[in-house]
Amino acid sequence: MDERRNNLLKEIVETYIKTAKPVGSKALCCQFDCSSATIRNEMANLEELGYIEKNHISSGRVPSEKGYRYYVENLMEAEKITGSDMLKLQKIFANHELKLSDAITKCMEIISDITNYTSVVLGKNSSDNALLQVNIIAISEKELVAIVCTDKGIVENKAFTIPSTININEIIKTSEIINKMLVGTPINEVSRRLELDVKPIIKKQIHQYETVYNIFYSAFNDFVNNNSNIHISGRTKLFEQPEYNDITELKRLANKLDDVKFIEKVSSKDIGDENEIKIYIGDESKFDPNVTIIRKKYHINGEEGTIAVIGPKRMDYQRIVSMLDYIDKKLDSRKEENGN
Amino acid sequence: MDERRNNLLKEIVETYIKTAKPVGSKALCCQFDCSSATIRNEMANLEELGYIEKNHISSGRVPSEKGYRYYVENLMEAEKITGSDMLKLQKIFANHELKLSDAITKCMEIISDITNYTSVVLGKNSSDNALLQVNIIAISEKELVAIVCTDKGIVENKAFTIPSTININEIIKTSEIINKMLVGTPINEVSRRLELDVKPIIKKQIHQYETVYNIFYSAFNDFVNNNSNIHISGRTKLFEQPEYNDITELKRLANKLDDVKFIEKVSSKDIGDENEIKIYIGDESKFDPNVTIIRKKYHINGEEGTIAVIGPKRMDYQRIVSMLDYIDKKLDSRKEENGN
DNA sequence: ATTGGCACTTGTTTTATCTAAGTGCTAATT
DNA sequence: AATTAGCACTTAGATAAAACAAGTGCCAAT
Repeated sequence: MDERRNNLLKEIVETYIKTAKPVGSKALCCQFDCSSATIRNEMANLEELGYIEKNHISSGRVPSEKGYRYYVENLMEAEKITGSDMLKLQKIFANHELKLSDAITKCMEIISDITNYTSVVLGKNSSDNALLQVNIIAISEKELVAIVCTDKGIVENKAFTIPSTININEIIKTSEIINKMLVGTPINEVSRRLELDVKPIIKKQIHQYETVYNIFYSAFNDFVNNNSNIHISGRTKLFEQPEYNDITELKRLANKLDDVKFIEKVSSKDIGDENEIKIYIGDESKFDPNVTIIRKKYHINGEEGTIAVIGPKRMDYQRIVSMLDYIDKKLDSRKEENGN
Repeated sequence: MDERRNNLLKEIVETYIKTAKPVGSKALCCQFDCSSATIRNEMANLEELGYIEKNHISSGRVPSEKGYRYYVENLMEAEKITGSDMLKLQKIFANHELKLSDAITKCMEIISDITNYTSVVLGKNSSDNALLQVNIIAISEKELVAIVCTDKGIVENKAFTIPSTININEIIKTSEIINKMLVGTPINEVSRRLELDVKPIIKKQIHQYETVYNIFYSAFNDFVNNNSNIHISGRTKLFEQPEYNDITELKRLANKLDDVKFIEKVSSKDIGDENEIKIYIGDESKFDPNVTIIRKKYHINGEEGTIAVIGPKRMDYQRIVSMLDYIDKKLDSRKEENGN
């Protein structure tokens, strides 16, 4: 891949991103100071290498997945955020009243708004939350609510109906034992320690300790499983993209976008320790062969999560990557200010 | 409107509901034991009266909004639920493990599934919830969580950052005063009594009582405003209806269905004390001129809300009305069993 | 290595033609 | 007075042919 070929591929990808129409040789020759025939020759080479494709024998060229991949890894200039994009995001972070998690959501709404892609914020209670307190509130003789609160201020509650053979005071007593023994325990270890440390204790003191134990076990379990909140913005924005002028395609995508669990899954899947922006093109997205998902992990106090943008494969990679990057930097600087 | 005319209109509406195609005179004459010309004459009358319309000069007839209205008020047989529909709903209520509010959600999912309409469950904390307890949990010196719990077991929480000039103990003290004075107060009156009864008391005992007051005021306010949860099932099911083979129409509707706040609004709007099933056809829906919304209020312990079905104007009124009716009856009988 | 030229493909748009479904009206019939 | 058969007429939709636009590959010349 010599320089001209790189430039040509870059130009093809970016033109296609902008216009959504297959790119022909004539449109490019003026920018490369050569004839359309020369471009055609080079294009034939790029096609042979698998970076671009034709829709039919006499059509212009469209980037292949391999072409997009090569583009995002070697050709695009990611750090280039435009002034107006920056301004819009800046405005959100400028408002110091706003909680960071709300700022993120607002940012992603903005991104969806100005780009016509769909954006996702998937927040998860971080595993570095520790148990602060569990409260039992009696609603009636047979109903109670268990409230679990962590040191980061995350609260979840669950209602129970208890069998009449159990005295509610025993449950309250158990909650006190738990509060004494397990405060400070990382929230995802609570279940285990409940079994290993607490169960033997209450066995001696509590009648029907199995049932009582199960109530708490299930409350904590719920906390750990129920710990994600998801915001999807601009689901229908995506339909404005020209690829969705086809009604079958549109319905297919609408269906997938309607499935929150599925979006949650693809937004969190395969997230390891990686901290960079990840780009999943087409099939790699595990969501739909015709979309690209760009994703970034974030970390704020008590919450870790991902932000993601879902767009057509022909999405504006440079713009999205640079905006996510910018958000990340802003988060960092705000965290420093707050001293966490 | 003599009987034959009624029957004819009924037949036209029901055929159109089934086929989505304009109804012609030939298709009907066999069922009415007369010639197509006779039907045509009657149709001309029905059109003159405004119950049916033509798409173009030589097309078959389609019910007008007035026609649908007349149909649902005078012609359809609402009590007729089909065996298989009943069975599917019955199955849900048969499971006595299921909380009533979850049963409702499941029912509406089923309805959406089997009819290809969109369904909505809008639950609201009922105004007959009363304050049971407010708890303050300190996260750090400057952060706290206020937890509000009602006698029906509904719990909401809100986090605050407090100015360093305020001692957290004063807040806890205030919460104790509130618990003493306001337990049992209907939740939507708490704000008022906080102002009238509690404020004068804490004025004497609490330093900077204004700020402290505001914390509680805002927590209760949040509870009252934040008190709805909405489930929308089968948003994209609706797109399977033939009216949405048109891409512009489809996008327009998709946009509206994406706006949860808007759906919430139309689901609760104009709800007075009425307890019957309400049908809003076309513009009456306040949602979209091309849909019908069928809606019913429900009441279960601690929660009042509405269930609604959104479909094309050409929706199967009889089927939906009878299913909502059935759900209502089942709710009643379950409530009796539980003795509320 | 680059270029101009040209035959060839394919998708898209336009136009014309044909068909199916259904209506309104008139005159005849019951 | 209500019903009916018959027929001219209208419109949407489907099918086919023609015209057009965009672009390619390849060859021979530069």
